[in-house]
Amino acid sequence: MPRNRPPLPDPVSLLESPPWRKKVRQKLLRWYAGAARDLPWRKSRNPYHIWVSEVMLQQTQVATVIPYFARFIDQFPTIDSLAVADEEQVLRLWEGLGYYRRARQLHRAAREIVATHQGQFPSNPTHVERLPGIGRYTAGAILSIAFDARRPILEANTIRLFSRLLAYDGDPRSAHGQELLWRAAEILLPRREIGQFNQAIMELGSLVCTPRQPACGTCPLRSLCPTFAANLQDEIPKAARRVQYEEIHEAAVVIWRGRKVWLRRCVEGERWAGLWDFPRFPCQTSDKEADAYLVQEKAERQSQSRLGNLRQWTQMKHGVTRFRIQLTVFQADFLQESSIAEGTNPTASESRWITVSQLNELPLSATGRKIAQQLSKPPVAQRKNTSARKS
DNA sequence: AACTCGGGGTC
DNA sequence: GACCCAGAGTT
Repeated sequence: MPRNRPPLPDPVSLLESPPWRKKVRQKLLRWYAGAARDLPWRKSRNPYHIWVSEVMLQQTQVATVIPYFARFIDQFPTIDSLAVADEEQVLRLWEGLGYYRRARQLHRAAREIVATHQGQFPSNPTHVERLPGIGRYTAGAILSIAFDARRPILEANTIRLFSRLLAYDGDPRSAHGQELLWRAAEILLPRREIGQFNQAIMELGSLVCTPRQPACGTCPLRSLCPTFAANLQDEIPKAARRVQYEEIHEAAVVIWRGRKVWLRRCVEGERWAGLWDFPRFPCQTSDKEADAYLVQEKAERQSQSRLGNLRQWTQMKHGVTRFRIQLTVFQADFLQESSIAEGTNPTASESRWITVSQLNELPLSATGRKIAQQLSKPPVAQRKNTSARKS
């Protein structure tokens, strides 16, 4: 039996109390003045810098972004320089961050800004939200931080913070929860220092109001927090339903032609669009013999060549979104080009034969890069691996 | 409302 | 392993 607790306050009635809101703002801004981290994108209010950082930070942790941000701004210091760059260059700098659509949309948006806003990042919210890759959160973040516009934000940190601060025990991801929390983000905004306020709520969520074991003891808002009062910080916000992982097996093939290997560019609509990859496809593992046969057939179809000496080389595991992938990497030798009738290869895409050292210049997926790195290891180490096969 | 999209950090 | 991350876009 749960012991009796005082009833939680109604979130809306808290929000409608001006004195409560005023205290939240004051305590928050005072705390932030002394606790703000010195992050690279906080060195200026250059809208372009803020924009790049916000896109990189989508579903990506601060610590991960920092080195990428520095390299990116170094390479593309202005919107114009990004706009004239090749997409491949942009993706190469993004490699390892994931969600590569972000990089392509950032690049496209830069071109749009050059074309329609003379290379100046727009300050009109309608224009900003129309840019590819910029949704309600990112628009609000850029506009408030760079221009001090009075726009709300709602993201992982503030969803958690507001859920607790309002003792909202519903699902913050539901339509109702989102409506309430966006309303909170809006009504809590101060009249000035909007950018500081928005960064402060994220900072507090990130450093103090953490998912597990929040530091309520040092929280500047603890006296205003009904969740802390009820000791419910481990139950609020409600946990997300856990993901159903799916185990799948894939094969990739390193096709050798002399000292070069074959790669294709992933096309629009498939995973890793715009990145280069070795031929890769799902495979079963129930029957090893049939497996090798199918792998060869599919690799031949993709590369439009006849292959020989297919041998299993190495295995790796990796997770992509909800998939747990067991990747078996083969090597094979190019024998001759195969003439496949026009139209029988709907997945045909741009492709190249390139040396292993040239792989450094192409954007690859994480496993693609892992394969490339193993290929450039000393041959001794490779022979050691391949000799592990049955003799 | 429920997917998809990646990769790494963290306990 | 399971959970989480300064979300956007599509179905």
